[in-house]
Amino acid sequence: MGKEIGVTVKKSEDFSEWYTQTVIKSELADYAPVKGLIVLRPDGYSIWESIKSSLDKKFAATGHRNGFLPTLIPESLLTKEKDHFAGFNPEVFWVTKSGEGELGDRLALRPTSETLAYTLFSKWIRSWRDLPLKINFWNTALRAEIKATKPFLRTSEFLWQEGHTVHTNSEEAQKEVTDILELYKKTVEEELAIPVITGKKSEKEKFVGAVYTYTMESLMPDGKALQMGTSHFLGQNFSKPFELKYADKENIESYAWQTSWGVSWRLIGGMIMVHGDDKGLVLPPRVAPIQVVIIPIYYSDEDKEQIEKVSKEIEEKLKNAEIRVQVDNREELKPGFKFNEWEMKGIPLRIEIGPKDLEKNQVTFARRHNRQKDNQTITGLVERVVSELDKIHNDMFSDAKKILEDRTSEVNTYDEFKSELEKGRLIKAPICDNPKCEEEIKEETSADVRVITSDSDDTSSKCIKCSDQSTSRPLFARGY
RNA sequence: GGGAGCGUGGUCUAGCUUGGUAUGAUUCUGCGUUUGGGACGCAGAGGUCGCGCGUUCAAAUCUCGCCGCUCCCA
Repeated sequence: MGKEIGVTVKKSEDFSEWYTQTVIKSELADYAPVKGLIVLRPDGYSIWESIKSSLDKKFAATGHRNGFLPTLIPESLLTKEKDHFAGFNPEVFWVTKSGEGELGDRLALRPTSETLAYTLFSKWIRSWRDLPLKINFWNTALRAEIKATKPFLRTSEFLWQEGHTVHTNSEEAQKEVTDILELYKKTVEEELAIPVITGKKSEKEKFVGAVYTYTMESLMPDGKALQMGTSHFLGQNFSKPFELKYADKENIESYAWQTSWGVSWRLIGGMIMVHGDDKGLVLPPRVAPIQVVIIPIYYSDEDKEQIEKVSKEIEEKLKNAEIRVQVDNREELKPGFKFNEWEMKGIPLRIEIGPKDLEKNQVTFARRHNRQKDNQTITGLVERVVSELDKIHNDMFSDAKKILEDRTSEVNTYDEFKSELEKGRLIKAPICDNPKCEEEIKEETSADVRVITSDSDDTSSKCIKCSDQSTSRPLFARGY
């Protein structure tokens, strides 16, 4: 019976089922009554808040400020930039009525805010002194997902942030694009312990309306790549249709240069997939809603009193050190049940305190990520918890990084490419600049160019598809 | 549901009755002078007059239709 409470499938055997069970049973999220929508429960939202707060600090430090935009966008605005609209149109939700009355202009539920934000920006910007303008919005976006939906990875409404900046010149805007990408990479690696590969998207995969798109990608255990964040150079593609002009020092009106960028709660999905195991979630310590759980173990009332007292003391000390800690003193449950439950919920560090421990003035540490247990003296415990949590983070990151590196292949022929792809690997392969080759590869193998890294120039090989001279050696994979 | 009013540079506006190169202020850019509680001078930039059809040699101005916004009454 106990087995049914936890995750009932192995991560390596039925990854998709494992993922869904882990999300739902660990109580991060639940399905909403509408298809394709999910509800974030407190543990899930807490992780999002950690990510948000880490990003907010970095955004503020680099001169960005937060604002808020409404959810409804008039059709006339959404259609102003043609490529952009054509790209999003298939998945836009439309509001056509208020009560029983028909609306004059249909209103879109924001699939993304470029068109609305830039209409406002053009009002706010008059002169070069108003630039750069750097604004970020924390909100949700709505995109009707036709394909199979999956919590955090593909849902019709998702939490995200979208940053939008306006600059007087192209160089400054392009620097913003790469600065933000670095900021994202740092956040994902340092908070979520997920290693990522950064670089450009191909012409085919870039953001609709952008000049180019930078991305950070990671490889998931099922061999699919996950796009974890994007940063777009918009050039003047939006400033022209939206009349986003400013008077320069010579009083000449010029179109501004723009960027936009975003990460979503997809990051949580990536975190679950990369770190989780057969027992469920494994949370990176810096975003874990509870970092340390204390389990008192006792048989007699005498022990109980003593152990609860010590547990409480340790909890207090850890709290004072700003560690998110909780004593699980539920009396109706045995320790073994609690171990399993907290393991499924992915709490990074468990401290067990029993009578045998107390005799030796020690406690037991049980680490979630590698299941290792050892004894620690109570003296100096706080310091050791702090450094242990750091060590867990570092271990999780380096383990994940090693896996990512081990699962990257380099090939030179299409046959090798296909066989490596079946093994679920990230593949570096030469390709020419004819977009048809990329398209045909995608049609035949459903793998696409995930990221073109900065060291990917290669003009001395043959394209795996057409055998013409290659132009680069990007990373391919099937994607989410 | 009924009624009234208004759409003119980024903003506020004049012009419409009586059709003829769109007014002023502010904002914005540059230079100079100023600088301890919202400065000043000079030079410059900025407008498909909400949209469309019509009348006319000519439409911001006249006719009609549409769109948007505001207010009042229920």
